[in-house]
Amino acid sequence: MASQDTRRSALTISEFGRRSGLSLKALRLYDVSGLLPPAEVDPGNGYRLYVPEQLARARRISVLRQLEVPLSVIGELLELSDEDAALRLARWWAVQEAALRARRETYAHVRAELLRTALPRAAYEVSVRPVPGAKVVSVRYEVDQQGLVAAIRTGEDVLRRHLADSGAGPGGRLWVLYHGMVTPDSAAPVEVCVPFTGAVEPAGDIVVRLEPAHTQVFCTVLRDDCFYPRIMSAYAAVDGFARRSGLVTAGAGREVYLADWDAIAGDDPYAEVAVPVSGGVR
Amino acid sequence: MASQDTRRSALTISEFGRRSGLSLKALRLYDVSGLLPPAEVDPGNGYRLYVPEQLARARRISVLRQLEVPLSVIGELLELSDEDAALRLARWWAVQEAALRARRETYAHVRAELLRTALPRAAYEVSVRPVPGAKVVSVRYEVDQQGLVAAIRTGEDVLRRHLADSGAGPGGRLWVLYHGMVTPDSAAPVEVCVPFTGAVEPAGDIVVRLEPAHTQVFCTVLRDDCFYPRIMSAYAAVDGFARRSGLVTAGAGREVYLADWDAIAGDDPYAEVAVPVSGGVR
DNA sequence: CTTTACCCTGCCCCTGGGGCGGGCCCCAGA
DNA sequence: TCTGGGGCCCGCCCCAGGGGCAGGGTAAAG
Repeated sequence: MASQDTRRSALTISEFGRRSGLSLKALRLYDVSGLLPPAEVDPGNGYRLYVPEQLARARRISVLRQLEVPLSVIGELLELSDEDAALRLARWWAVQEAALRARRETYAHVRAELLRTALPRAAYEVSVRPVPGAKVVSVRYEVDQQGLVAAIRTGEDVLRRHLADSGAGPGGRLWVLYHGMVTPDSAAPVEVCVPFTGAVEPAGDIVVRLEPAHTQVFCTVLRDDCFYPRIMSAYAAVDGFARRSGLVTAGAGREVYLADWDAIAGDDPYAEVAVPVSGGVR
Repeated sequence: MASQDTRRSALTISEFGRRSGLSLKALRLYDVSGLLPPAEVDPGNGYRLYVPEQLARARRISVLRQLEVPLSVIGELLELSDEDAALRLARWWAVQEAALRARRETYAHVRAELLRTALPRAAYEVSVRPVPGAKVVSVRYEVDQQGLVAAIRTGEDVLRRHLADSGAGPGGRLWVLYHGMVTPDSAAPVEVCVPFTGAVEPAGDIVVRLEPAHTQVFCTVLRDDCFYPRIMSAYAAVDGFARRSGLVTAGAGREVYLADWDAIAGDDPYAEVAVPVSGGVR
């Protein structure tokens, strides 16, 4: 009966494709992936046969693909009630919109850089300074842009607590070593460092080590300029200055935090971007 | 000299990757694709050696990849002066923004459909009517959403001119047969049809044929609702109506244009969406 | 001198299909 | 009843932009 009914109003794959807006290739793919199997497959010749009742699902898939929703998510959505699907889709969409905002920001930055207009606060003032050696405690995290602030806060908390517990004295401001580039979609190891005086034992993930004395090239950046991609300009400025001065950068870039994020405005100085340099004859 | 200099300040691939934000895999890919070949390749061991001067290019590539600019476009951009690159990039970006706007529109539609809220003018009023046979002249085009309006205008122009030249009489309103689904990024054949009375010879792409008498299910759509994806609701309504009435849709969907696009407002009736049906016992 | 950390190439994997080739299959016309 | 054309099957290779792993060579530090 069902089979008879099926056969009576069956649509060939190309007919079904025309009516649903899906290509034959796509329909075959959705069949093998289980997303939209045909109502029946002729056992003799393997022809896929669809029924008009499947058009709604097919059209929904088509329109979701127009949104560039991945097939895996579409699969989930189709299992949910309409209300739940709307919620799930809204979540997915919010992520896309957020990613887009990030890209828009990046675009504005690239454009400004290409046109050399309004680079944040025109040019950075880059200087050189000697930095004495210091004992530091540090922890390392592997984070991307999203997790960065949280990681730094956690790290500072953990380290300061450990120093307090160990009875060590304060040794200066916190800094973060960037052992790789942290961008919205690539994680990198970062090392949160707090200098101290006195004696401290390592514990758990906390490392105690000597930060050697060195010379560093640095500049100050504003709060709103200290994330990728804007921070790139600062590193580029520092790098350029070093090269022009005949210095060779040596070691991971770092940011020394001068202020509390929440306590300052977007155009207040927030951090120093510094890169160690070695030797270099002028 | 250059080689000496190169060797002195050479960066290994991983060092270069760390400083530029590019993965090793990406760097190797950009090497073989010629986008960013290393300054030198050690002939003995094949090691890629980069120099700090390449960091600027690498970072630019990195940030453009964050924007999801394709490598081919990045290649073009890097060959241009900064001003030209900014223009080229702006063009590319505008396309992305346009695509995004289209997707946003589609999303709103899907969301509304899922939540069954505010479907354009609530429900469509679907009816059935007999349509007498008619002689028509027609032309076919293969177009996507972008080219659709232009194709219809061109088609109407060509056909009406031909009818006028042939001394044929007017036979009614223009309609367009959609032999497939026209979306922003999938083209489909559409057939612009103008009915006439009298005798007309085919010419060039212009076909003269008989549109057979049939029964069609149709509804009226507003001007702003007659593009993908909103038009899908109308087809769904018509389809649903046909199925509920025990009718079987037979043939390509069509839109009969009632008004001039430029002469009416967004919420004026603009077209009838019609699908031929056959037989069907209630 | 050994270990470890790098580096190389080459291969298969992912998504969401496009395109092609070889081979059935179905239907319509002669 | 045969034949041709178009529809359909599957399988293979291709795209971007890499990720991940295997297998093997190497450079530098302890």
